[in-house]
Amino acid sequence: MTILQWNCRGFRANFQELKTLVAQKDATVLCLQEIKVKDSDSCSLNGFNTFKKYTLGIDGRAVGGAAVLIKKDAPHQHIPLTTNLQAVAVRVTLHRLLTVCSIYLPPGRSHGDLVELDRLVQQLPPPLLLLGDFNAHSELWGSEEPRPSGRVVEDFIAGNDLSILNTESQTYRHPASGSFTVIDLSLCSPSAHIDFTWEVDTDQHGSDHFPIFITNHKVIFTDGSKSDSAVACSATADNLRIQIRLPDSASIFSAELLAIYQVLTLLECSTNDQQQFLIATDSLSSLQAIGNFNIKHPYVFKILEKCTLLHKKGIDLVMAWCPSHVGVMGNERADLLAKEALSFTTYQFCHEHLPLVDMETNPFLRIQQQNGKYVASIAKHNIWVEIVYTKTLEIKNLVWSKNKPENVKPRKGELRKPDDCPICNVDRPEDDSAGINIYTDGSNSNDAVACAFTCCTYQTQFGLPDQMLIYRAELNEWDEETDNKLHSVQPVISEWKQDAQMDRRGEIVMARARIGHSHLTHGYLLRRERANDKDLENITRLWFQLGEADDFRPLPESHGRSGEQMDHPQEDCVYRPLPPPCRECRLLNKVQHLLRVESEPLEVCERRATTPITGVPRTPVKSAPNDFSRNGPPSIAPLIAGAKKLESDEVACCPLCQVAFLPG
DNA sequence: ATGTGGGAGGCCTAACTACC
DNA sequence: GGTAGTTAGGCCTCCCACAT
Repeated sequence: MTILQWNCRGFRANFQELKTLVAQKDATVLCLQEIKVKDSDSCSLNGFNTFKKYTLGIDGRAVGGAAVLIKKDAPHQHIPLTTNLQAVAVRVTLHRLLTVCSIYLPPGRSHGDLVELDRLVQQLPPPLLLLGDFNAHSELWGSEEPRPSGRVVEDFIAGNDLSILNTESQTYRHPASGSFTVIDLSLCSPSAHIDFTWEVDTDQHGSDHFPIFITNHKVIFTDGSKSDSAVACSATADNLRIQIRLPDSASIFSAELLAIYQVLTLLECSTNDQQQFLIATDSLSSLQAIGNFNIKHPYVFKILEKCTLLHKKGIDLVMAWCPSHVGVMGNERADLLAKEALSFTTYQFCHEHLPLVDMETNPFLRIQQQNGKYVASIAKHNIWVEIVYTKTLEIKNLVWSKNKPENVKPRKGELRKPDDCPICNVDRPEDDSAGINIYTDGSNSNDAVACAFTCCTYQTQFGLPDQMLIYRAELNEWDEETDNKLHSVQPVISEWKQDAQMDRRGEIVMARARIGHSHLTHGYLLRRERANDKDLENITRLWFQLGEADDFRPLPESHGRSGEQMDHPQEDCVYRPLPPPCRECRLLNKVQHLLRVESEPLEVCERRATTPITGVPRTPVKSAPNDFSRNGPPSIAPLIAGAKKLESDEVACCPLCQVAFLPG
């Protein structure tokens, strides 16, 4: 169910766009402003009932105005209003009984409007949706420059205990200046806030305001609970009730994530017509981990994977944070269910994953990192398995059993029959002849690294494809982008090799060098100018593939005294460290190297200073013979060797082009 | 000196009107 | 019915007066 809110800037002017929008979004309710129709004018849409409030200008023309259009099959009733404001309201039954009011406030209003707005709200039975163009600017809803009109609306919102559905997306674009502002507001009663998500269209569809879609999602609440001895999670909605007890060693974070994952699994199998869901959790850390693609926890990856699948099925899924213990009914219900599940005697958690960081707290499991690999032991039963490290695993507080036998190697499909399950600690009856099977396996292919434990109560598998599923999708798209100039730099997406010793600035320089950007070639971008012929020529000259060479690593500041780089260091002479050549010169010389230009002097960039820098004696620097083929990329050692004793008041400049470095 | 509020001016566009 | 011209609304930016 979707509600369309739009200042359409003339109903007739943008009628076709409106029809397209309604069909695309299958909107049930339309709240329009600036309809600009008279009483005698038609303001109707097939299948909709129209309720409008029109106004006339001083010459009798239709100006402003507001309207609510509601699908005829939705039960509704018009609410007559006693107000001077351009507002119209309807009581309608959607997923619940709601009052929907469309309002248009022309610009340039006074505090007298506050009284009128208060009078209006008193006539609207809650729960209420008040949607319209308020022509008000406030930081509360994302305006950069608050204005008096915004304060009037702020007071109105605060005084009537209303919630703002707006995110900070811009809703208006001024045609003349192209500036964006937020002047359309979607207000609602607090109890209705969780029911809706708010989204602005990317196109204005002929108006100067962007259409806003307010979508009602089916809300599913999830929660996790942990006591001294047990961990559980739950999910609840109208006809949904999930309660799961996790292994006692699980963290509350795992419980919260498992609840979300179980809901997603259920949605994947659901044949319900409902296509829009909102998962409300009180675990902000879970949402942050999911939102930031922080896949250290296996469940985060699995949740993202499920989200991708659901999205492909056309299911609109939203996750939102819901404060706990403040009286939100759904959250309280989920909390109760989770606490109830703590006392379950059976573990329903049988086929899913737990991160090692959770299992590590199991008193029978010991994990240690050895030679870059993790080795786990189930100490009680003397079972050893090597765990192949993956990026998803983070081991904390490692504990190592002293009883580790020598030369332990993992064995595929190893079978043991311990007395009880070493992982979940469930006691097994003595006459259980089958005992408990624990299978371990390790796998390492081009696609993934993983290992697995299987026991009586649950199976756990570690690891994931080395690159995320989403990442793989990007890879496929990138493969098709062959006409992209960056494609030649990075034809295959893979993990970017980073130099641990390189600082942030060095990384930026390297990144720019990789894509061929420099002040010389793309300085016009930094100066916010148009590229001239000379810039374009430079780009053509310098566009190259630097590959993974890291010769441009910033040199240590003390290189001027380095014995390695100075052939004949003069011990009795105090040298000020000579700076490395400027980026342009280094880039030019790298190009020279890549093009295998030999026996040529070091290239000097085209910024070469034409006039001496004030107060700096211009000391010509002799270029050393180039021998890149034997010695690799250009070195600045010859320059340093030829450095003169520098005065303390000299300005630092590039030893090649002699252009002074800018301060800082 | 700084912040705030209001008005003037400018630009764009829908509505309206006159004309063909 | 189509088109061109006119008008005024809508909303921005800029400027100025006033208050703190």
